[in-house]
Amino acid sequence: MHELLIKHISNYIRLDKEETNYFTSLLRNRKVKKGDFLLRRGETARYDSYVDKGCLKASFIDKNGEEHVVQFAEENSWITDYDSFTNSTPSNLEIVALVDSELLQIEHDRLAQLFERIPKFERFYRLVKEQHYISLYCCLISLLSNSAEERYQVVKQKYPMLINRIPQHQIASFIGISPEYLSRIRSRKASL
Amino acid sequence: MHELLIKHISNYIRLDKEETNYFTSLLRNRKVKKGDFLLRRGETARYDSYVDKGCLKASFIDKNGEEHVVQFAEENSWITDYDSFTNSTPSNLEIVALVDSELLQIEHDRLAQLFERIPKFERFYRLVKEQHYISLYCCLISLLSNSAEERYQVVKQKYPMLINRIPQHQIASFIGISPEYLSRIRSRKASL
DNA sequence: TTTTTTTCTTAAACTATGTCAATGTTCAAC
DNA sequence: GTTGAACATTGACATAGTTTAAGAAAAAAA
Repeated sequence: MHELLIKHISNYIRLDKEETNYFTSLLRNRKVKKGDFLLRRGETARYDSYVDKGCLKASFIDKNGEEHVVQFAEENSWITDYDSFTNSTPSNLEIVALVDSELLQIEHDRLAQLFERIPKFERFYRLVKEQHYISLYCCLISLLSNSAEERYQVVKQKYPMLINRIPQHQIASFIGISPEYLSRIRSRKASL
Repeated sequence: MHELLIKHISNYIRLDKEETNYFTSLLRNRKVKKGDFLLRRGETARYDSYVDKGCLKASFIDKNGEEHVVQFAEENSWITDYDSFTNSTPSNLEIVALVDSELLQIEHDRLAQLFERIPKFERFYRLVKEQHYISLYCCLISLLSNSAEERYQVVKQKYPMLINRIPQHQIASFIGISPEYLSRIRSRKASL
């Protein structure tokens, strides 16, 4: 059950058996079905979730009720509303399973406990956060400097499986364009 | 010299005198004049820099030679190309002082040393990174869901001093629009 | 299977924003 | 102070992307 996650962690820090056991004892399994909400707008995010299997999206609903997908999480990545989770404030995002998924979740206070007991995990989290930050930076840069068509190519390359897994309008939302325009980009591309 | 930074750190972790001294011994002061480069494209970022005084910008030059400002750093914030700094790869960003500035810099390897010797700093860095990440998330959301005009209002609110400190075309670049269009937004606003 | 719902495509009209070029303004250097 | 460079404004035009609406295709439900 936990192999993938442990392997993921061991890319960053070295754990012995006892530490591994302690860590896994803090986790809880959660299975969600396609369409299930992991987090609704206004709730406080109590868990950080590691995706062991499946795929989820985090999205922001703006003042006009428009949805903007801000993150996809496939296998081997983490997802929560970090603002809400870190600062214990009501969430602006909502998180939904795009397909049936299996998660390993750690609760906010238990994570704090973990940091106290095994400070090495501070490092793990720091390193993961750094990579998160960097990858968000790349999104920002892409949004500022690439056209919609280029952004689509980037996403296709970065999430090759995603394209077949989820409806295209979600991808349109993620790259910040209307579904109709994405459709046009695709047909333009195909006819060349 | 180091008071502001130490105060900043003590918002996150508690340091005794010896730890404080050790930490400050790892820093180096650096003064830069307006227009000086802290980092050029292609160089590897060796330092993370804390802005004690002044103001800098980080920007990305795209394939067409267009500049896109991705971060402003005023007093009491950190700036470097984190991708380059963290992974020791050539930088895609360049960092320039917008006014005469004073920095406290920590070198990559010394930071690693610091983490080994005082693991508490892992926590500090993790917490700072979390906040960085969250604020980047806000940029992304703003870019995806707000009009140029709204983005300008947000920046005006978030960096009230900046508006008078630097040329407007830098702000236009930061919110992802042309300088001409920002000028129009402003005149439109003024005439109401 | 048939029906219903969701998703995808296409096209026309429209809007926000970009580009170019000319003019005016501010600011730093001499 | 004068000059030159960087910056800001304005207008005319171009374009990327949105909106609306309709129908086709695919997926889910019955």
